[in-house]
Parts: sequence; C-alpha cells; structure tokens
Amino acid sequence: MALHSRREIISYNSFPMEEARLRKLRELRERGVEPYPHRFEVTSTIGEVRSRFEKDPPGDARVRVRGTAKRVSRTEGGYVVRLAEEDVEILVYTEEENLKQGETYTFEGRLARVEGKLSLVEAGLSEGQTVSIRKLKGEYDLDPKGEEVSLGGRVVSIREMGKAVFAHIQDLTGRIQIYLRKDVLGEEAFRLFRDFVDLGDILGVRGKVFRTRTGELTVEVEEFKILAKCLNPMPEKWHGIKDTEVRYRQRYLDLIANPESRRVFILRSRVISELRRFLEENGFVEVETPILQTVASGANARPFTTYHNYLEMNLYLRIAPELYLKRLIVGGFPRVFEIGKNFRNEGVDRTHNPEFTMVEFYAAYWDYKDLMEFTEKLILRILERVVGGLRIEYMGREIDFTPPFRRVRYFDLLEEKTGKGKEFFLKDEKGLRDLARDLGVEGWDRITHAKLIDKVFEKIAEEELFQPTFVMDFPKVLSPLAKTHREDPDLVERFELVVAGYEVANAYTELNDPIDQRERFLQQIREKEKGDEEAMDMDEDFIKALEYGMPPTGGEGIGVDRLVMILAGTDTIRDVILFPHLRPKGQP
RNA sequence: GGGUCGGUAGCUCAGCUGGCAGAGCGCGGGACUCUUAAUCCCGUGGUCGCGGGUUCGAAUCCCGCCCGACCCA
Repeated sequence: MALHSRREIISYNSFPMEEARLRKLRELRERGVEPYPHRFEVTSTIGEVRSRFEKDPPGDARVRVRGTAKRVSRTEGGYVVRLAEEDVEILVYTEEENLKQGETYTFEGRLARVEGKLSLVEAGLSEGQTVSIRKLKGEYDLDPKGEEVSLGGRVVSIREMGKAVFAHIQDLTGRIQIYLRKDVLGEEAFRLFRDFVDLGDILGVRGKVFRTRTGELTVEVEEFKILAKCLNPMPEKWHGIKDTEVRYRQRYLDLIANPESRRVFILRSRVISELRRFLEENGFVEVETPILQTVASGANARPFTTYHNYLEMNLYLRIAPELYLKRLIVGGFPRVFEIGKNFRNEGVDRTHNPEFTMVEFYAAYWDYKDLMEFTEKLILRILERVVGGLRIEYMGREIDFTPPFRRVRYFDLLEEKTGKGKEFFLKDEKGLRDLARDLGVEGWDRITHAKLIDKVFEKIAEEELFQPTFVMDFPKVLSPLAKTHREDPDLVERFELVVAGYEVANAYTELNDPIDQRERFLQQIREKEKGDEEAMDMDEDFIKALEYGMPPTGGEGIGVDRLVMILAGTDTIRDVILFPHLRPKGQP
C-alpha cells in the first residue's frame, strides 16, 4: 500500500466537508479510542439474522390489506406507501396517483420481500374483505425473542432522537436497523456514538434482536465499536449514484449505494458458480493454461503485446485458451474446462470490453450434436438455479429458454433472409460484395471474401435471432479449427448459440487431423496477407501435439459476460464487469 | 472515426433571450427515549470539466481540448 503523499494530506484539510470527520478522528485518538481497530467478533451476516426471523412469502400470494398512509414517496415508476394499522406497518408499492398522507386505503397486491422488508408489490386500490397487517406480519416476520447477535456493517442511515438513536447498518447480504438507548449503553458510550459515528463508518454492534412497534427487525445495541472511520461523505441515500462515470470508476460507491448493482454482481457470481459445478458434476476437470503466450492463436482477433525483460522477447496476452486445452485432450484428460479472462485488442463499446470472461470446455468422444444437448442442459440448470424459471424478460421482450432450442443451418438462415443459397455466398464474390454494399457493411469493397460472408451473416441473421437458437454448419473458410462436415466439404461441424442477438456460445466438433489443421492455418496466413488482421496465427507446437493423436472431441466456449447481461436484463457489458475499461482520468 | 446529448455544492438536480450561484438531501450547532426519505429551529457548503475568445459584464454566446452516455460507421 503506497503512503499518502504530503499533497493529498494537505488537500484533505482544504475540503471543509472532510474537516469535521478528520477532527473526529483526531479526538477519538486523543480519548484513547482507535478508529481502525484490528478485530471485532462478528457472529453472523446481516442476511443470516434476517433469514432466521423472516419467512419468504410464496411467489403467488395475493393479499388485501387496509391501513393509514403514514407517508407517500415517489419511486421509480410509481409510489411507495408506508401503510399502518395500529402502528404496525407494511410497505406498499403502487402506481396509484393522488394518494394522501393520513388517509385510509385498502390495497390489493402481491406479497413479497423488498430489501428484506415484507411488502405489497404491484398493488392497486381495492375493496372488500381484508387481512390484518398485524396478523400478516405475525405470520412471516417471526419474534426474535431477544436473541443475542454480533454484527458488522456500514452505517447507512442515522436518526437521532435525543436520548436514543436509530440507525441502519448494511453489508452485502442486507441491512438491519440498530437501536441505541442512553440507559442501555451508559452515558459515555452513548455520547461516543452521538458525537463520533458518521454515515459511512464501519461499525461492529453486539446486542439483542427485537421488533419495534412498527414491526421492524432491530438490534438493541449493548456494545458497539467503530471498526473503520469513513473520512469522505457518502452518496445521497435516496437517489444513490447515477453518474455512470463515478459508478464505473469508483465501483465501491456504486455497490454501497445501489442495490441493483449488488444484485447483478451476486447474480454473476452464482452463474459462474453453477457453471463450474455443472461441469464438475459431468466429469470435467478444471485447468489453468497460459495467459502469456508466444503465439496468440485460437480465435480471430488481434492480441495485446507485452515484453519479457529477462527472456528479451515479445509475448502476447491470450485471445483464447483453445489450443492449450486441446493439448490436454491429447495428453489424456478426457474432459477439461477453464474459466478465465481473454484479452482482445479491439474497440470498446456496449458489448465489448478488452478483457472478458469465457468458459471453454472440451470433451473427448463428443461431437457438436452432443454439445448442443449438453448446452441446453447447462443453460437449463443455470436458469433454474439462478433465475428460478425458464422464461425471462429482456429489453421488454420475453426469452423462452425451454429446450429444445431452435436449430437452423447457417446457409438455410441466409437463404431465408436473402433468397440466395450457399453457392452464391461461397462462389459469387462480386455479387456478395454488391449485397454487402447494399446492406451498408463497412469496408464492403476492401475486406476479404471470408470476412464478407461473416459480416453479412452478422448483419442480417444474427441480430434478429432473439429466442435461443443454434445456428449450425458454418462455412469452412470461417472456421479454421473445426472439423469438416461429414456430409459437405464446404462446411464444418460448428454451431453458435445466439440469444437476443448476441453470440453466447460457439462450439465445434474439433479438427483433429494434423495435416488438415496445417492446411487451415496456411489458409489463414493467406487471409492475413490479403489484409484480414484478425486471421489466425500458425501454432506449430499445437500441430505437433495433434500429430500424436487427439481423439474425436467436442469443444465449446461460452461468453460469460453476455450470458450474465441477458440474465441481469442489461444491454451494457460494463454493468456486469466490476471494473470495466475506461480512459484514465486524474484521481477521482 | 462521424453525429447528438451531458459535465454546476459531497450526492441528485434546477439555473429562461448574457446581469449578485440555487433547491432537496448531506454536513455543523440545538430540541426530542419506537424512529425509519424521522420531525422542528439555526447555520454551512462552489476551480459552474479545462483553456482561449466575444462583451461593460459569461455557468449561459463562439472556438479548441479532456471525460462520459447514446446513435451511426
């Protein structure tokens, strides 16, 4: 950890906002209270405490309740009402307009937990028989009976009440209210909290769990300890952080302030976890292969270059692990997989980040048809475990992941869209160029024939595939690592899984004929000479491995970021990568 | 690479045809032992992204640059 420069320390003093916090830090130390202590015994996470005393309502539970609106607040796409019946409160999320504080209303809606609190969502005004809020909460919000807990978390709200203080502390698993009373803590400790604890501080608390009159789960604090003083002001509690630049550059603030952001990254973690578990359950062995490579091959992309000082040679960051994983199949591992980063030296936009996460897996004695079935099972598993259903909404449309997914041949799809068949695309280069020009394909008059086919396909076919679709049997010229199709020498046994217009997975029956593989690499070199900078590089050592014999093998890569984007409902890759690439800017 | 929009207090934002830099939250002080966007009283907070130009006068108009978002290629 670098030391703070003198300049930074001085600059703190010039900010009046932080002056008060620095003063508190100093005074704490003068009183012998260390603002950054080494340890505090924590017995559980906040989420664990909540789940112990809070039952989840069934997904389809609809109820009607009646109560007085204690407060009506605007929220995204509607209002949230604090509805009380004899002090016991429930939150109601509704789109009803003109609700007034102090009025009594009857609402009907779906019972759900929002941020841990039992709430009525998608609610509307209603009439008729109601269920008591007190009874409802009694059913799902259990009595903690003063159980002792010890928790740690960040202070995210403070409400001072004279000789008592309410606050909320938050960790990744949730947030919980804490209640500090002067007569419980004693004069000295109570004053320490009132005078020195700020929004944003990391706090350890020990005390008894109870419910307040309104029904909120709360820790009555008997002892607390400042675990880390926060010296900067926190983002605003109600709006969070909206500035995309701050969200990406200071992701920690985004995670503290925006629950949606926390949700996405927890989802991402679960997807990767389920992927790994499913592959392991099916006999795949997790391996790690080089990221620094002497030849960057295995995909059509330009690599990042770096330099090894000791060996005095250029090295490349991998664009794909493929050729190393297949060496392991040669080596006798029957099923291997790797989850990790690939690096591609290309533009940054909504769907591309220069480093991105792939899972690649290879199974000896499988072909691409085995992989299609396996992919369906894999996706099914992730959907069931992570999302809890096979239909999801994405960008306002429904995606149905119920297997089997649609299967369509590459050239059948093109013929369906253009009326032109395989012969046209593979033989009539001039006609294809004219078509590309008409479609507005960039560089239609410069790029190679192979690239032209690829671009036209992306433009007219891929983007329109919204439901999960296997596009099968690609042209050989686009697939230098895939085995020639058993029925058509112009094609290879390859498929892409396209969902919502994104290429989510790419798989082949792997080419295991070393002579053919050498020919394909040579063809790629010719493409490179014709100006295709993304054409694949020759890897002699890989061919040598194939010469020893690789069993018939199926191999597949899945773009984890894009899969997570679809499941998280975002169309920006930066929303699913914790620290996306941005142009550097001075210290934030 | 081209176009459009944006960058104003710690955060979220307003600021009209150029005329004293604003609000809410936060922050500081005070009251309050069941509050929860707490409430009430008083106070505080600025390199208007950066640099140049026009003007008596620029957050505002013009030019260049930086950073970001979106669209196009």
